Amino acid sequence: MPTRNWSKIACPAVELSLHKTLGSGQSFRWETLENNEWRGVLERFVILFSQTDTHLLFEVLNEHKCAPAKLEKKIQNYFQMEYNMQDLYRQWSLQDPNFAVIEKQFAGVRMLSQDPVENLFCFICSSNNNIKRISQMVDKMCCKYGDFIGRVDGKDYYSFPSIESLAEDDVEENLRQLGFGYRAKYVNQAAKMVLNKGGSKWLKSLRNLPYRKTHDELMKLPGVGAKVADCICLMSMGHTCAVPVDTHVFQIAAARYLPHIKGVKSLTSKVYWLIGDHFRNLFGDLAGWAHSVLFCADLKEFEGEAKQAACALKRTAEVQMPGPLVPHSHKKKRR
DNA sequence: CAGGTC
DNA sequence: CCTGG
Repeated sequence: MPTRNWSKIACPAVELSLHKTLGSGQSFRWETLENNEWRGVLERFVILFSQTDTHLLFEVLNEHKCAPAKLEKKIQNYFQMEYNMQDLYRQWSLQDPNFAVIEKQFAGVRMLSQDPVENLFCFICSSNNNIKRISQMVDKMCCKYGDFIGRVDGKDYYSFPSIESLAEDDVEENLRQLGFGYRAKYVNQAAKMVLNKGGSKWLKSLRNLPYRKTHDELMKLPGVGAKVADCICLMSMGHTCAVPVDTHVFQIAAARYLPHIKGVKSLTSKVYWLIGDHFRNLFGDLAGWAHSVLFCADLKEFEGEAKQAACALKRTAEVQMPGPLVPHSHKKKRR
């Protein structure tokens, strides 16, 4: 075990849970080690994170140089530390009794500010897929098309591929070979389309458009539907009101918030917007952030931690409306 | 069937 | 639809 040379940023644990923020499927580039240490890639830095009750700790593990003040700024920006989560949690709890039940158990869930290129291609890979496999696929994509940036503990690290490299003609074939399935074509075609529109400059410029316009533009890309477009809006475009509605959010929304859509079988566009709008009305401009906390409680990865909160929620649920809050085994489908 | 999309 | 648990 090498001696650590931590840098630190004042940040109370209630303001940031590394586990819930880096391990909840926002980013697929962080792996957990022992002692709540997380290692991964940010830009071209291989970074190790850890935390104490009072501080976020970090250390760059590769040779990529950067002025300490500048790096600290990047990290504060990545975790969007200008937002005070305790204040927001308090506010959201007043706006939604469901939120009040889980807020203590799920302190420190933050929305990362990710790179749009990485965000786009990772979430194209996320469709009909699970976090573990998505992470493996992203890793393979970086190995194949990213730049080598360093070797740590016998593991090679790569930057995220450029749009240009993902737009090359043999990409679909290669990614298929690597087990991407039908997503291989989407990655390659989306890269080509983004390149035609102006590359990463164009993608980043979507930040300056209104939320709905950004969503429209992203939906034009192959492999990007309503849910993935909202993930990108929320996670790398600064559109804090974007609410990605997946099957799980759909189930919970029907069970807890919008009982009249209970009979709805599939997530149509109409219902998709109905659910998102409901959360936007409930939580306001930061609806996407509130939603990420609310549904973090519901991820498989956090089932253990969620159990208490889910039970508490279920009890309150039974008073107001019958039925389980967390229908983890999705309703049997009639075929 | 998995945090969808064509 | 791809693929893996």
